[in-house]
Amino acid sequence: MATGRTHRPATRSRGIPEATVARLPLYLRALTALSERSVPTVSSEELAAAAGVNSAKLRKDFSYLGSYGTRGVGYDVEYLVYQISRELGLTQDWPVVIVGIGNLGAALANYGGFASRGFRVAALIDADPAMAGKPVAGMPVQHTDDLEKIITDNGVSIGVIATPAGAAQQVCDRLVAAGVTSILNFAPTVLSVPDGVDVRKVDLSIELQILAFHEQRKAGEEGSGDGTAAPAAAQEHRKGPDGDVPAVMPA
Amino acid sequence: MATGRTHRPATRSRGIPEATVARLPLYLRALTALSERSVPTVSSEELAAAAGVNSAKLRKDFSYLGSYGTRGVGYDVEYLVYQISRELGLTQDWPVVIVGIGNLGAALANYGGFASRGFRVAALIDADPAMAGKPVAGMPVQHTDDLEKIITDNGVSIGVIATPAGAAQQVCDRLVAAGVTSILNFAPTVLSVPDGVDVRKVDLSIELQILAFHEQRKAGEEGSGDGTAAPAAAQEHRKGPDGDVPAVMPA
DNA sequence: GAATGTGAATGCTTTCACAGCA
DNA sequence: TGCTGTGAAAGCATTCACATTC
Repeated sequence: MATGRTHRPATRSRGIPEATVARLPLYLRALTALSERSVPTVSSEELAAAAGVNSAKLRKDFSYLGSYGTRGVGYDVEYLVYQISRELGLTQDWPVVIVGIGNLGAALANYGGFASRGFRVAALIDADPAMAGKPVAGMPVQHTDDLEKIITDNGVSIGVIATPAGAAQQVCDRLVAAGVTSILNFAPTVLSVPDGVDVRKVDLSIELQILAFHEQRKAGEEGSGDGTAAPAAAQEHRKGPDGDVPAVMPA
Repeated sequence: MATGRTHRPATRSRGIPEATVARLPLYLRALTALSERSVPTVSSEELAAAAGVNSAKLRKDFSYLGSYGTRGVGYDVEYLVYQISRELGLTQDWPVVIVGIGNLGAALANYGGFASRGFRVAALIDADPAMAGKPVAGMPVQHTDDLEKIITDNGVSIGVIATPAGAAQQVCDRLVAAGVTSILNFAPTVLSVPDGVDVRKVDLSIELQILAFHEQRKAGEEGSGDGTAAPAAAQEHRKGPDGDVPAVMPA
């Protein structure tokens, strides 16, 4: 796979659509699974099914990255894994800090999905003095007082906020002041950040509310038209695994 | 997206855009906060700022629900809270089961955001016999063997999957077979479900990967043009709190 | 005067469908 | 022949800007 930047035709329209970026991790996961099974190549149709999107969308997405496939054959799994990883910036190491080590923070600290992609949990931080020193996920929790030093010493640019809503903005401000420029927010609050800082949020209750909306709709339409539950395992082409919604704000 | 279902007769053009639905919980949260501070009315401008969107979008969103505002004045907070809650189906009680009581499952069980919106955790289910009976969030964990009975007895239609990836599809199949028609999936897998079942997924590692993409972009553009980090606290109008991304698949 | 509600304009995303290449 | 890569068409979502209403 080409030394770093194979070709970069200079011209390639910098600027991959946000919707495409949001799907790259999906493709990457499916590809990694194939790679582990030593599958050498895959067609857009097969890969799309594994990722839960339709093949036209997938091909269009890949076309923004370059022409990495072979007509009549498909895509080379290893090569694609590398190209997507590079595009996402996962070929480098990203130290991350998690602030707020409650139930959720602990769950995140133990989450295996981080380490497996270029993320490394550099520190766990909590405001409760009683937590300080306690090991969580094999790592001692540090006190908020040292937040700035931790960020600086580890060159952290990505922070995860898992504190209660009330503390989130304050923590956010400190993270940003210390140099963090990307934040993943689990607290149910709208964070204010300066220009140049990205925030994505995950809100469990919002997801459930959206489900409730559709659920209610179903109940109300009982027996109207095509209703009947399908066989099961329709999989095929569902809508598209992404309604896309999260929040990316170039702030 | 629409499931097969043909037109939607009758009154108000049934069919609120998916993007709008995804923002209703945001508005609801902002409104609830205002309500708690006994604020009687709010303008689209103010509410939009509180929710992190721009006012034109908010007004357009509300226009899909009906004309609940007063020109020259704004919106009545209480009234809007009610209307949005009703639209989202939160005026009714939604029993929910959480399957997979590891770190994440426990965090979800303890999460306050559920109860405060019409959700009620009806049961916690885990496959580990050692967990059975153990109290989590003040509630005994039940064994997977009883999954079907629990679903049926409680009339559960929404299930949350917080198991390891390997167990997710199997759990999903059992939930669906038992009558669940909406699933919130935290396991990093694409779930196959029959038509009529909605799945939304939350993937922590995906969110981080999207942040890494933007982070990398920033680093690469250092000093290119406007680069320079902004003062901090620009807040004002960020992009829009929602890039929207989750996955709703009418499956 | 103030702020909503909404056609029209703009911009993105998805889907189609087929030319082009291995 | 088989499957990618991509213009063009279709579908959604966001933003504009202003007539309308209180």
